[in-house]
Amino acid sequence: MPRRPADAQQRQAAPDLPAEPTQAGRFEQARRVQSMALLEDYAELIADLHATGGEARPTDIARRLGVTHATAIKAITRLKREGLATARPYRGVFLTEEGEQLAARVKARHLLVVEVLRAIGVPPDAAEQDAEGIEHHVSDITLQAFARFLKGVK
Amino acid sequence: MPRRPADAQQRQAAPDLPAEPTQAGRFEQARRVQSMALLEDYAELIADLHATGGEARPTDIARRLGVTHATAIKAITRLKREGLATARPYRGVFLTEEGEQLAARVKARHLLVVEVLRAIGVPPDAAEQDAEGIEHHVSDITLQAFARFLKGVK
DNA sequence: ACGAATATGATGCCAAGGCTACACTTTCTT
DNA sequence: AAGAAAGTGTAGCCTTGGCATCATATTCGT
Ligand SMILES: [Mn+2]
Ligand SMILES: [Mn+2]
Ligand SMILES: [Mn+2]
Ligand SMILES: [Mn+2]
Repeated sequence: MPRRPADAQQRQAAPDLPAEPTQAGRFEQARRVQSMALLEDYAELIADLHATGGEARPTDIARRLGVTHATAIKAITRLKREGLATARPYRGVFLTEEGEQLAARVKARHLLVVEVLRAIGVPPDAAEQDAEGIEHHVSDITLQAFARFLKGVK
Repeated sequence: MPRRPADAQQRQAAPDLPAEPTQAGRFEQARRVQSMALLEDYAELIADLHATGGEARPTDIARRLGVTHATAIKAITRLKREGLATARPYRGVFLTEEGEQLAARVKARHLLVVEVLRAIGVPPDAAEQDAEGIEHHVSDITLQAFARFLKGVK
């Protein structure tokens, strides 16, 4: 029989995706979210480069992200694999329709997160810095609450 | 000469740690922060297990985190390597003084983040869920702003 | 006391995301 | 029209953090 007596808590954890309110479920969801973070930042950045300069070259992307171009190219490979981007060799990276939609959502979320931090009293630099990581963990529900909060403050 | 004309922006990026207000600097800092996230969650959890049950066994830790025990043991190895924990084979994991301090800071930050989300109007479940990822990206400066904000609301 | 059940630890595998180094392509300048 | 400079792509290496599997250690029930 078992090895430790008073706590045989053997939950089964169905093949869920939604979130599950247990502690393990929260950590699992946090890991899922984290695995999207890099894709989100790339999509947002590529859209931004297209919106401003017109092109999204691996070297531009790499410089803006603070990584080497080799690293950027590998990430771009993943973006392509996930159906978020295409690339013409030596001619830059382009977002698919799905990639564009992701970028738009991510950009709006990023801005909203910064706004909320500022509204709470976080100094501008810290707000910009922390938002870069925080944004990825803000769920739709939370985002809606943020929007309501800002309406009230404004 | 170069290949693209109007944007030869070749900053050097000294061996900084502080943060650097450039976009690349923000991404770099976000990556540094992320590399601490797992250690923080383990430290917080081990402290919690000690506070309640008395022991922090690899299997307990694994179950609470939603990973296999093999994964937990590997992470514990890293905690030991970083001087945050010790372990007596088959007898559980223990935080060092430094580990205890980290755990205490992380726990306080976690609670404060949840409180702020709640105060903003985020539903309890979403607040708990999102805080698990957000917490790691909340800097000291931001945390202070959170504390001030809560004082004002209360 | 002993066997079964469970926990623990070690290994090996994998993908993600960093890096450096090197080869190749494109573009710019002369 | 070259040649130089910069960008691009590929390959190989590393660490982190997942997993499954297997062997070993501990504990519990009888
Ligand atoms: Mn980001
Ligand atoms: Mn962003
Ligand atoms: Mn956490
Ligand atoms: Mn936490």
